[in-house]
Amino acid sequence: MGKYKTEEEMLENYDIKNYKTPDGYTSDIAVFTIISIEVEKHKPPLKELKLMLIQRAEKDAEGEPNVEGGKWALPGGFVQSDETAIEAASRELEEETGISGLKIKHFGTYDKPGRDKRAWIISNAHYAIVPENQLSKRKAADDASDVRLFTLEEINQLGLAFDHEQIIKDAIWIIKKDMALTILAKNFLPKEFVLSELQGVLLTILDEAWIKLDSQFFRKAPTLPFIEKVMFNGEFKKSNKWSKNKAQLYSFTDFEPFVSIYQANY
Amino acid sequence: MGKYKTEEEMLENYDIKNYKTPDGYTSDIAVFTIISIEVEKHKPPLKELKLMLIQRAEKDAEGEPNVEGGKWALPGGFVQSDETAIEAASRELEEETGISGLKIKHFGTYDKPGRDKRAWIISNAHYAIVPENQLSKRKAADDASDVRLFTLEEINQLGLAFDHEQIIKDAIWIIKKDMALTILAKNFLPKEFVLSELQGVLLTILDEAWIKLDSQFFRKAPTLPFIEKVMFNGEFKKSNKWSKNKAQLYSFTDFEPFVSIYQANY
DNA sequence: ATAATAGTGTCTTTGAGACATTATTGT
DNA sequence: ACAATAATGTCTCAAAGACACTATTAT
Repeated sequence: MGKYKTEEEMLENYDIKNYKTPDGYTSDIAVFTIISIEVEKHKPPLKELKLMLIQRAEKDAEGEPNVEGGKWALPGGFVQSDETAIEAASRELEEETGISGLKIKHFGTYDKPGRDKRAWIISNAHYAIVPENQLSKRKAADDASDVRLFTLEEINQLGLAFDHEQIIKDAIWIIKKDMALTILAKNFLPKEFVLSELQGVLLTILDEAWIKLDSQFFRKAPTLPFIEKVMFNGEFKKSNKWSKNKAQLYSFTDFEPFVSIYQANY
Repeated sequence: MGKYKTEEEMLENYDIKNYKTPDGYTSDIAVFTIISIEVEKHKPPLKELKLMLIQRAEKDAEGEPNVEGGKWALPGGFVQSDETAIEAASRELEEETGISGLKIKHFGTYDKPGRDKRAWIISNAHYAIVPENQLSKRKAADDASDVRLFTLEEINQLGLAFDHEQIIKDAIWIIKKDMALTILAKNFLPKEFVLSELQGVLLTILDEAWIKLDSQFFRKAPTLPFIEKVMFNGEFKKSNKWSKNKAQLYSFTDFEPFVSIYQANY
């Protein structure tokens, strides 16, 4: 195999008309949030990770039975020719929830032939993090709506449309990884938070012994290089939102952590 | 904004004909390899990271001037309707280099409007790692070819086609991250390797003081949970490929490291 | 005063970092 | 014997892990 084969291939690439093109280019978004359930005044709340899904209509605009109708699915839609997939995700998310300015991250492309029975449709998958309770105020209270928040256990029972079960599985794995390796937790928390809030967010997604053990977590956390104590009028700013004893407020810094398996502790 | 908007959007999604579709769906591959330059017998070689590029033809099949003709670019091509982008990458890589069975990883989608002057063309970017010298034997020796290996410094001078400069920048960042967080080094190394080879591979991509310092690296490396000493006939298998003193051979295990910024050393 | 959360003191153990030393072997 | 790479010994210091203890404050 030599030069000729290569050139031939390159030349093929130039003649667009030779190729079948996709029938659609779409953008799906897995919207995660953490719901706090306040058990009692001055007690840390129970926290739970939830994912937003929409229910597909049974019939389409012409009254015909709809593909995957009635099933729950990730929100999303077609990418327009003047925008990127991530812009489409942002636009659709705002249309859907009214929330803008969120961190949206692309994490995968789903283009397996046959994933959509109708046609050759390529989907880009994204995830977005909605700060605690912001989404629930808007949508989740409305139980009759076709938009709802589900726990990960509930999702396993649902029977989702298309390959969205796989996409969601991948999304959960990605946010686990990103929670461990980036300051993703920032997106789940208010600007100023106490250590027990950070601990709660981490425990909804990670399952590490030292995070659960208060004595270890409260010792180590203040030394993390990407959070700092909040000051106010030259004093340390504190809050008793979750306890009788006032707790130090922290905020994330701009420090970008970079870790390596070759120097890490196991 | 309520329920109606949502349903309307969903219904829109069902009627494919309403939407403009992409004019092309392509797959690009950044093929990395590490070239060892043997300086002397029984000396560790100099190692250098290289990337494979192809030179686009000046004229197309009809003899017309070619878009981005003459420029260097990532190998790639159109995805067929019966394959995924990653399958296309694998197929094109085999056509191009004759090498199959490589680890190919998708790392990004490039769909910014206008990235290709001709049409709305979406590209999925992948990287592949070719074990040391396998690629150079096949292609790099042929200096007259339109396929060549470049160092990262050389690439900065080239002036690449389309948005390939950005894609390559992203690819380099991704393999840095993957080198630090996964056992990517495995793909650059032979099945059995000595510690100085691992050290050399890491140093082509990472720049950490303790890896450079022999006393620290040779102390820590044997304790890494994802490599193990190679045994042969009940004895530790050794090699004197790179030194007069025989060195212990290691191989990667199946251990999947998972590290966290919350427990890491900084 | 109580109870619960927040946080510190202290001890042990582990590993990182630095530097010196030993081991091996083709030339 | 020499020189170069591979590997270990030893010391110091910092941080992890474990557990007890103190501090604060709404009730």
